[in-house]
Amino acid sequence: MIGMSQSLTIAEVAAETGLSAHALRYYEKAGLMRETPPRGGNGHRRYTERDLAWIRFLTRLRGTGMSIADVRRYAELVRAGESTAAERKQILLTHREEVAKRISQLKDDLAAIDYKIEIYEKLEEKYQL
Amino acid sequence: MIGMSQSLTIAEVAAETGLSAHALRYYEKAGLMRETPPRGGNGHRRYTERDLAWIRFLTRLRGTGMSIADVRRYAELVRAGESTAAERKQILLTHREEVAKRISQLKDDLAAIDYKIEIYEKLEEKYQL
DNA sequence: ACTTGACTTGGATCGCGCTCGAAGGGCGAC
DNA sequence: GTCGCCCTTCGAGCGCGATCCAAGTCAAGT
Repeated sequence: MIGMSQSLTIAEVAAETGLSAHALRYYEKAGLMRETPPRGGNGHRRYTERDLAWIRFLTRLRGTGMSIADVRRYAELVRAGESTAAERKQILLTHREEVAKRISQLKDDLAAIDYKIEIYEKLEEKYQL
Repeated sequence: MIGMSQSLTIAEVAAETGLSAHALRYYEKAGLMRETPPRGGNGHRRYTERDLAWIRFLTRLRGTGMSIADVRRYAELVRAGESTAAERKQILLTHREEVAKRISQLKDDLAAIDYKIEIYEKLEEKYQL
């Protein structure tokens, strides 16, 4: 089916996003899409650029540790329309803080790992040089 | 049993590390300990400060995404003695790079989330003020 | 007409990392 | 002694997030 100017196949979206076609169907079934991509005459999904942008954003939410359930909640609010904007913003603010904490924890862990590595380096100096 | 000067019960270690007693037993069975903590006369585990330090470090490895299997591998090398120091260092170096990548990806994701939040803020300015 | 290949749906299965429960031992307090 | 509590081992069960069938449809190519 290829492209069709302004609509993408599931394989194309998979290639663009790095998700598997399986995962894309799974996400759709799980209610993570802004809206269900319409099907072409052959019953195949037709994704728009808008869908693609949404999938990229939800991939960031997932990648930063937001659960499927929480992404679904956010998607539901998007579907419910503009009146939910404040709640959506709040979800992002809360999540933002969690991500910031995660980053600072990881930095701390990284420092501890680096410290261990240094110990190994000192050990080498002592015995190998 | 409490403390016993220089040996800790599983409950004490759990409290110190934030892991559950169940998880500590599970880690031990999975081969993640440097060495199996000896049992007291009553059959209870007796952890040393050294064990505690190791558990804190393995918690960092786990927390930064190293799999149980990979931590086990590292622990096996520790058990195997000094001759494995180079390989252990290499494991840490490799892991260190993954963690650094993870941090930079998270920062990027955080920026994207912040951008979305800004959009919500601009929306508020436009309609609520 | 037939094969190839990408897609569809629905449900089963998997891997990981615990978490929990059952059944029992040992010990101090009452 | 028996209650309560913390511990033991062993094995089953769970939550999450996919991933992987199975059976079928449709379209294009030879």
